[in-house]
Amino acid sequence: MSTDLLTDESCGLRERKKRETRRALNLAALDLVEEKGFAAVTTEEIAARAGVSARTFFNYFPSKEAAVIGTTAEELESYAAALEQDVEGETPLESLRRILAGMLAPASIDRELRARRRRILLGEPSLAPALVGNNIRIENALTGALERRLGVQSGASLEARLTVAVAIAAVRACIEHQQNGGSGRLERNIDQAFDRIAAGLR
Amino acid sequence: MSTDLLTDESCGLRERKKRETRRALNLAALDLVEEKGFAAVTTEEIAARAGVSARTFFNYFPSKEAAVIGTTAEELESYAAALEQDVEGETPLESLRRILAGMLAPASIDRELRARRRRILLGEPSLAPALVGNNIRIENALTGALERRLGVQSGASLEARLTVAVAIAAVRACIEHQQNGGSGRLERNIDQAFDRIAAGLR
DNA sequence: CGCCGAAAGTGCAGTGACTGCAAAATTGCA
DNA sequence: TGCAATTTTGCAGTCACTGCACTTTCGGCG
Repeated sequence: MSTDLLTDESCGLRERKKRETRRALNLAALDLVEEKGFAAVTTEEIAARAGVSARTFFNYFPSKEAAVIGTTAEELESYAAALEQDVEGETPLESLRRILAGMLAPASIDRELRARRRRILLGEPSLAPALVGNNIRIENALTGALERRLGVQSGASLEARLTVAVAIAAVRACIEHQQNGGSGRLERNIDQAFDRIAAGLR
Repeated sequence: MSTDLLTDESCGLRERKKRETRRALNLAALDLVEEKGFAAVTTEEIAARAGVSARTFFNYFPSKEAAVIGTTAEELESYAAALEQDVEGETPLESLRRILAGMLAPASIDRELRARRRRILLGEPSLAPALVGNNIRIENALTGALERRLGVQSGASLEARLTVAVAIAAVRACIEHQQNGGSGRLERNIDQAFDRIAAGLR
């Protein structure tokens, strides 16, 4: 159920309603983009479908793009926490492969929503710049987590940021490759890409 | 001299004036961003300083960001051509290192302009999303070139796109690292990053 | 040299993203 | 129940960006 994320933490009515509103705005945005395409959707429409005023929209998202993408700070923290945890016999790159693949794969609970998101976001080329912009946030969160896992000071060594940036780039390359009609399944290509990176590129 | 790029090809007055106007808009944008910061600059100001109407601005650049960044199709083609050329004893990754490093380094002619560009663009965090968005264009151009160099059909294999994406990500990681007060010189870090990628990440 | 078609520049009106501000509604707590 | 903090909302305003129609400028050709 959707109650999973909506009830667990800080169950004040206030916090719950904020989560609901945020989610409603994100879903409304996805609906409308699927119906009419990103360019033809206005922030007013999104707000109206979510049942809030046009002004309130911008209390939740800084831009139309952000509302469609809808990445929450909680998601970011959860991925970061997963990477920070040192799993037995897994290199940082292997952890990143697992976590980033998990971000794309329809997960246990949200199956439909995740698949929908993926289909809509990747089907809109005009969102590509916003998506790579969003990757900056992910990269920063994951870099911090990896630095903690490796026990180095933030920004001290290049290694953590380089590993994260390359891993994200690999996933993005596979997505682009697929969008351009490239061969192979996405998941399989991601596996191959990480194998090559681990083996060393030429 | 600036006549280098302005007179060599298709010397009609028309083409020359277009190049001049484009350049004037880009320089005006850089000036103003340096003076007041990106957010405080309007497209009208840029157009006024370049001596054209506000409407004409958008005949040259699709957005305010694009005017500041100012990457031309010619530059893209030139980098692509450099990568397409198969240099004796150089792997694709080594060619990419050389070419991408060359994009950052103050070149033979444009020394001041290049340095200025670099300083202004990297000094404006609000431009980061636009910069990574611009990287998509670079990635596509370089991917096509590498595919031709390797003699594979466009989009057929993942290898070309993966190599290019990882190389660009490496450079970007080094830039971010430096912006966050990280250790080391940029050029040196880029060398190290490519060495690690060639050796295989863990 | 002068004319004509094409390309580029410009003004105008309009849409829509986004912001600051202050008032109104809602919620948490005593 | 009443007060304080938080959230929602309306309003006015700025500015990026677009389509359209009109003018200006350029390049070629008789």
